[in-house]
Amino acid sequence: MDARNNKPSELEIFREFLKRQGMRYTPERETIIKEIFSTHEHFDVDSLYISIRQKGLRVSKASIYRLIPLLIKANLIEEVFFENGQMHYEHIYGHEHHCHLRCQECKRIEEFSDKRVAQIEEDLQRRFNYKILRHKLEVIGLCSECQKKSNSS
Amino acid sequence: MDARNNKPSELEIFREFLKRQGMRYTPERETIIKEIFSTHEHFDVDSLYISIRQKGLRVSKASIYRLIPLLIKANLIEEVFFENGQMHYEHIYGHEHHCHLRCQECKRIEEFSDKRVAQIEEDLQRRFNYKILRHKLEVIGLCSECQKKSNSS
DNA sequence: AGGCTTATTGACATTGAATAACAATTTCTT
DNA sequence: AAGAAATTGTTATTCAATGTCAATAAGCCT
Repeated sequence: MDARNNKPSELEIFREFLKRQGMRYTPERETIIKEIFSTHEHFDVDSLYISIRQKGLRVSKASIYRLIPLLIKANLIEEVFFENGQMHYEHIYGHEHHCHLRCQECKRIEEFSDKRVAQIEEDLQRRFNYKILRHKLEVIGLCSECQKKSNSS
Repeated sequence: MDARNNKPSELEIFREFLKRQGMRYTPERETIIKEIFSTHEHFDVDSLYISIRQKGLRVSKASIYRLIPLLIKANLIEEVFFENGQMHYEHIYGHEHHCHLRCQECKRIEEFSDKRVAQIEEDLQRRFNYKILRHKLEVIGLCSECQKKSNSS
């Protein structure tokens, strides 16, 4: 448990998850998870693999690819967007949910949250009789710098 | 021009677009566009290719892959989601913008629109000084049938 | 603690969507 | 009608993601 707020760590959550599924806790899985949760950055398989290698650690890409669906099932990470032929992920456990405002030109990303989305979810729940699990709101636009560039050209 | 509402057709829009870009209008492009806009369904490259062939027409997949970015640039279609290793698209011109509520289990899709998203966009525009171009709101949940199934198991 | 079952690993091969290369063809301007 | 240049289909290529499989190791049971 985390001493400050009594909230179990990602690793603890995941070990619990593995036990429930009759799966095993391995050093490789630990390495990958620790790397993922060491920052609050988005990641893709390739960048994750590289940063693990740069720390002098060693896991195969196959193990990363095999772990990702488990982390998603355990509600620790989620897909955020698909770009340049690769899926990108971010971790969600322990972080406020947020949406993404992305610049179409320079690819920069701003994070935001808005409680109106939760209201929309409630309405959908009633209207369609769904059990809402999550949402993904992606707003695409031009940042102020890229607006200037396109105006001057 | 469409006789009823005076609105140019997708083909006209696209020919205009091609001319602006110094590009050429070809029978292959016409075939693909007509097929895309003959229904209001979502599509992916493979299903599109098949339905064109089923009509006895013939274009290469390469031409489809080459056309899609142009249609996106011309604001006629957009990516909706990536699933099963394939990008899925829908056409947007001449249709009210809508968002998607998707069942995680059975993959069924409900379409909805909510004006609160436009309000969120306005706020983002001001707050981040972005020029907002579009958004993609995907809500994922369990439809009523799939809820029943998961309860009984 | 040691043994046994079976999940997991890494290496390698494979799949398949998407892109690139290129010669043959076709559009479109003049 | 001719010529420059874009587009086509074919073929080859890329590369993310998945499958295969023998070797290894986790974790339960006694």
